[in-house]
Amino acid sequence: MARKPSGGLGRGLSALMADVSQEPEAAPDRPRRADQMVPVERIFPNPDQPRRHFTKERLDDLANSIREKGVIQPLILRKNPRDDDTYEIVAGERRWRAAQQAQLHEVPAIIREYNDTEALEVAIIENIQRADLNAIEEAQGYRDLMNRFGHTQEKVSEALGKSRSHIANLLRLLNLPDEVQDMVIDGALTAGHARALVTAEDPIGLGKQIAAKGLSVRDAERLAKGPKPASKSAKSSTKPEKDADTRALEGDLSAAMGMKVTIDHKPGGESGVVTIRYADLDQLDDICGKLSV
Amino acid sequence: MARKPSGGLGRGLSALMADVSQEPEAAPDRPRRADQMVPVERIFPNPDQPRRHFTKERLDDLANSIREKGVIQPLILRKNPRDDDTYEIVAGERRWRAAQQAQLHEVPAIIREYNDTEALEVAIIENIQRADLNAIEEAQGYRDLMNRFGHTQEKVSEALGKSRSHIANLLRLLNLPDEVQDMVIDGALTAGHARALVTAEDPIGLGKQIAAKGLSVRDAERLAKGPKPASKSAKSSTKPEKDADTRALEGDLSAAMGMKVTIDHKPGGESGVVTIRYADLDQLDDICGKLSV
DNA sequence: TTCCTGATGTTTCACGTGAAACATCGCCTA
DNA sequence: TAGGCGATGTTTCACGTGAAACATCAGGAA
Repeated sequence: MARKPSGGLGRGLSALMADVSQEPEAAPDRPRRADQMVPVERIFPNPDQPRRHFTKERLDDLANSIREKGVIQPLILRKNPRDDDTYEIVAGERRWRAAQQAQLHEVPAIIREYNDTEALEVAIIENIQRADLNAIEEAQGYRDLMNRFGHTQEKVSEALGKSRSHIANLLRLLNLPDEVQDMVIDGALTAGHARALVTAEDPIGLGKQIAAKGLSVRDAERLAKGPKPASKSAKSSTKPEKDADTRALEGDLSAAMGMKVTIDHKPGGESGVVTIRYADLDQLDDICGKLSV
Repeated sequence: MARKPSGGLGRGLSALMADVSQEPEAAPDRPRRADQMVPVERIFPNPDQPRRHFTKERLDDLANSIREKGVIQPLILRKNPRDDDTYEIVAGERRWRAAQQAQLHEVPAIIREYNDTEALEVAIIENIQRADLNAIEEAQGYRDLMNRFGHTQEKVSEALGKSRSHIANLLRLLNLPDEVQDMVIDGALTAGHARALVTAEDPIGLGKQIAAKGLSVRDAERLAKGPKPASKSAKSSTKPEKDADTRALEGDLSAAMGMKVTIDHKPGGESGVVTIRYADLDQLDDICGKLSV
């Protein structure tokens, strides 16, 4: 399944990164085509381009915006290898679709000469860089870069300027049931909440609970640790109940001293701590007197 | 100084906001001019446009990028009221400057018909929306919107989708000495660090200390509370040093008991706690025997 | 088979940001 | 002048994010 790095690794992820960044930079051996307006009907999506989740609402918004102001950011196109009169979308399919919906006749475009692998990588990278990407989409982008081009998490992290663990954590979100992933997509859960659920026993149930109650990520992490610890109170696991003998002894000593005396035995062993609270220096003298005998 | 809202408030901040957002929307009564390439020499900066801090490095970067790929995001221009053959920059002066540095002959532009106040507001808003804006620049934008058009913090916050206190907090940064503001601009301090210094007695000195030691915002907040608390160590304010007498007493009792005995006196009063650590049940019996006398 | 190393999986929480909560100011009206 | 209210000033910290630290896995070499 994974196509081994031909153009991908040969050119390096970071080089392709630069092609996509806000101000893509043409490689020296890649003559720059002048920006131009291209008729919409001469543009076609690349069949190999990663399928993206196009929310209808977002597409509508974008179409409305384009209807009023045109396409602000140009598409990145390459000549169609099979038809010199048409172009293939490398980046900007969403804009192209919205432009059609807005019934524009032409869109601004940058023409580049990419081979198949480069085009695919550029498309994926450009998609990852979108500001309005949700965590699932971002994770899918990382997965695509790794699965299709054999990049390691480390390589992707370096190219995109994120930590390797950040990449790993986002990827793990893709292990969640679709239902939970959808909650991330539509904003009911954040990436942090969802991440806590990756190793949980019932991610769907917990996800719904977290969303319904508006719990924080810390709460989610605690809930996700499992029903077993949750069925015991924190108190009972760290402070075992004092037995009756210890409590009686505390009472006797408190009475004898006229001060509050507590005995805190460490669980499992024989050691512990006796604590005496004094109210004034006379009482402290009293304690010292008795302990010095 | 503040020009009272004529077009500004009449049209509403949010309406102008939409003009600038990623996909600016033309008002119904404002016919949309087709996108076009405009010769650089026919474009002039608006003398009333807010002066922006153009880092040479950033301008170089942008010029290099433009040299390779052209201007990706079009300028927003309006016809020059005094010369029908030229245009005035409403938004995008930085791009225009970089394009000239890159020796481009023409740039992509959107032509709009704004009156003076609208043009100024659009320029400020567009500048605020820039992704690479530092906190000081952002604050300056808010201040401009308020001072030049009489908008309140509340109004600005609503239009930009931020809380009123966020607006206020950023504005307060502008009260800092230039030296501290510069540290924010060049990244030595974050907005949070700087904010903590607004009411500090020596913001410059503290700012340098925070930056040099890489302190967190919490640390900065604590430091900024004043030199009085800062001159005492945190330990001394919560755990006063035990005096020699107390330590000697602890030693005596520990020796007499054959267990670790500590005396923790509460500051300022006469009360406190005596703690005895026992290793086994025999020692516990020993303690009880002595305390029951 | 064991060991080593690169790669990946997982947990935990410090961080700066943004805003809630509170405090203060300034102006206008009764 | 006092009170009310809109506007602004200030403090504090909960939040989700991102990554450090640790754990585990997988594959290859000795």
